[in-house]
Amino acid sequence: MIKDKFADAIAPVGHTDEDDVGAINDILGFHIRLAHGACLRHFTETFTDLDLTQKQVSVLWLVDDHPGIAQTDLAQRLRMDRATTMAIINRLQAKHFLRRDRSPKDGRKQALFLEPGGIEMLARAKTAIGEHEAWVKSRFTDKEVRQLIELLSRIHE
Amino acid sequence: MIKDKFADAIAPVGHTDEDDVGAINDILGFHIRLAHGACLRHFTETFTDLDLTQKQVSVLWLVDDHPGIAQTDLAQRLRMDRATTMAIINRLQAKHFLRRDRSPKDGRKQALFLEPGGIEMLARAKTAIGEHEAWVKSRFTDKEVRQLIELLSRIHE
DNA sequence: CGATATTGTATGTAATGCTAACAATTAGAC
DNA sequence: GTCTAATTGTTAGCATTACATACAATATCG
Repeated sequence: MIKDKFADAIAPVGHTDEDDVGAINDILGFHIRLAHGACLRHFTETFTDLDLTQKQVSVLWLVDDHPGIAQTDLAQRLRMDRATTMAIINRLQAKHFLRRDRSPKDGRKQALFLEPGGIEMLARAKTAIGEHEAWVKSRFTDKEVRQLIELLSRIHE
Repeated sequence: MIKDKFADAIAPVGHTDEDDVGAINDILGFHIRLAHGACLRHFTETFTDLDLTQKQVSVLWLVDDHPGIAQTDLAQRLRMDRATTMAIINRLQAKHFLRRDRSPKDGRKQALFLEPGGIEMLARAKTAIGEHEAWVKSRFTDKEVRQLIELLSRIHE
């Protein structure tokens, strides 16, 4: 599905930082978005071969951590709404990475479990995440990483 | 265009943080994405009435800061590719917020300028951004904000 | 001049985030 | 216990973003 990405995209930026006084660069949210964009691009690049997105990996990871988790619970943990969650789970199910079982305790809920293919893919994904994380963290000391996580956590609660 | 958002989405999370030892919560990238998601949701909420997205506001802002800027330059500053930039500028032009003038110096380039409607909208947008920024920054001291910007800048260069 | 690079453009696809409406099931009020 | 309200999953649809790919027009440089 994912092809020759980044051929055209994001040409080497000639560092256009100039002395933008009091401009958009003072906006904290702006930097959060740029940092996220940079992370997302590197993530996507790292996961080209595995053909997985961030959200998909997060879902596999959480289903592995919490076997039998319901879709709504998953949605809350990843701050997604139900419809978006459906779409992601549908894709993962189509690839036979996970399955839905009707919960015996609550007939409304779907209990999610990884299929063998999903377990294997998650293992490969975790390796790739290691690379990706190393790329992100290479800019920081261990202390700064902890600091950053602490600060960012205050935003997403 | 933007309607009654957030009616269904993102129900109050019962704080599911438990003791996830060594799990996904140790991934820095994961926190960057959640923080970005939280920012994006609040931004979208704040801009419901103005019916503008983050990218669109960024483009208006940069065109205002750099009258006559070319699309490629804009794309580089916001780390977008040319096709995506086109789509955004098309939308802003359709709303008569900016116009394209063929550059006299380089016939390939389109010089971008704000139209009166765009100038007014940007002024309103900056007020809204003030609110949004206050929401983000309310979690931090001034020192932490500077620190955060410095750290995040290392990711997006 | 002619080859190459840059810039904008058009077209198409995928993923995400939302709205809105509906059915099935459960939980709570009485 | 029954009836109402809330929860959960589902479907369908729309807007935005992000990418690939291919093409035309223009500039640059050997």
